[in-house]
Amino acid sequence: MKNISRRTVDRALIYIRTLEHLIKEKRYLVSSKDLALITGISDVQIRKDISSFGKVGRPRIGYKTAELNKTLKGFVLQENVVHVALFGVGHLGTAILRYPAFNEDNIKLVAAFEKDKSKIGKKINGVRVYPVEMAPKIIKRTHADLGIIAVPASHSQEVADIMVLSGLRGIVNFAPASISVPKSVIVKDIDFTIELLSLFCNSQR
Amino acid sequence: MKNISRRTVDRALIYIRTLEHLIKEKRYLVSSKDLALITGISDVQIRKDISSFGKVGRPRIGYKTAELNKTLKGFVLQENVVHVALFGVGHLGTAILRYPAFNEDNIKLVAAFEKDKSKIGKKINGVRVYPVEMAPKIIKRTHADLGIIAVPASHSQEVADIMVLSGLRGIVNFAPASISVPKSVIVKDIDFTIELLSLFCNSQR
DNA sequence: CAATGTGAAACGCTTCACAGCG
DNA sequence: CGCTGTGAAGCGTTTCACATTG
Repeated sequence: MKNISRRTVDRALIYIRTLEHLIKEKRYLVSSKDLALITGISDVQIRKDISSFGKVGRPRIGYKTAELNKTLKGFVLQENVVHVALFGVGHLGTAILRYPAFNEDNIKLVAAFEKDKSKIGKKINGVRVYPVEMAPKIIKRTHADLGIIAVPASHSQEVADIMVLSGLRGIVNFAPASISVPKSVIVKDIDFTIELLSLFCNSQR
Repeated sequence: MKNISRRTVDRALIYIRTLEHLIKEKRYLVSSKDLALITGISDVQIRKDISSFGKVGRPRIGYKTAELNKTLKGFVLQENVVHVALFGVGHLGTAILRYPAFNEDNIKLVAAFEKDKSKIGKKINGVRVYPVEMAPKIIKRTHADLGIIAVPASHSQEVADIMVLSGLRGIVNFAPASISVPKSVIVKDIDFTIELLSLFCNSQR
């Protein structure tokens, strides 16, 4: 029930994902050691994370999967559905629109934006594609919280500016270039090239 | 010239990406403060990172972009081309195969693997699609270093097992499920759902 | 005994403060 | 002065060691 760190929240999301899988398999109990084996996170770390949300485990027995899942979700997600706007409907953008896991998991793609006129007006997996100029209006109307940048690096900054202007509070940036935003907006960069090169460098020792 | 941490290597890759952009714009000099403004990383952090590769900057002047880029690349990449194998040629896998930035950046996709027979034998963006059973043979033949998991979570563990068996030393896992591998193999998880939820949780404070 | 829960120690990373240099 | 380079301090996170519990 203490101050919950960013890292703890991120791991909590992994616990939730794991627990939902275990619940589907009709598993009722799980120990921190079991979770450690599945997730690769240390058992002490897991107990420490979980205990920061309250005392829900029982010595000698472990945690009830459903109860623990409910507790964690209550703290980190609070039954919210996250509304997301996508910028860029190229190969990657389309793959994101068709990503199956979003449906179940508290995430709703509310709109997509594109420059290329041949794509505008279409619906992909139920999501309408709009011209970029309409972003501020549509984002406000749909109450989008977060945005995804899936446009080429050469246009990522101008898209980021529109996102900030539209009131989005967080950005996942798939473009291989840094973007500048006010520090009230959180950015998570995912550059496929850097992820691979990082892995390679770190596997070389 | 000291012990270079994992975090420093990751940031070095960002510096390299930024420097190559600056070099393309014919910029010859850059200060740590300039780089800080572009990347969002603090100027002290940047100087500390760079100095761990040697003294290449000049007080009052800054760093020569081309020289710094060469130094960083020399340490972290050593002119290697990273050979990557892709598992899963669905929407995401196809987007990865068509990802434009790989061509320039020391990364070569050497093979793709699929279960679905209708996709096998095709070439996408110059990369041949093979049946999964051929993975160990093809991976050895092509000297692949790393693998990407872009299959559904329900098959991610069996694919991971094949990757380990084939001798891959690092895995980027896009499936929304944890995988178990020997600790000699490094895993980088990228779960779109978790990235978005994490961003949302952390933007709520 | 086999599990959770937790203060304290250890560790790694970032920031501070400032020396050095042209 | 304006920049790099760096030892030391500060901070956050993980691990250790162990008390606690049914």
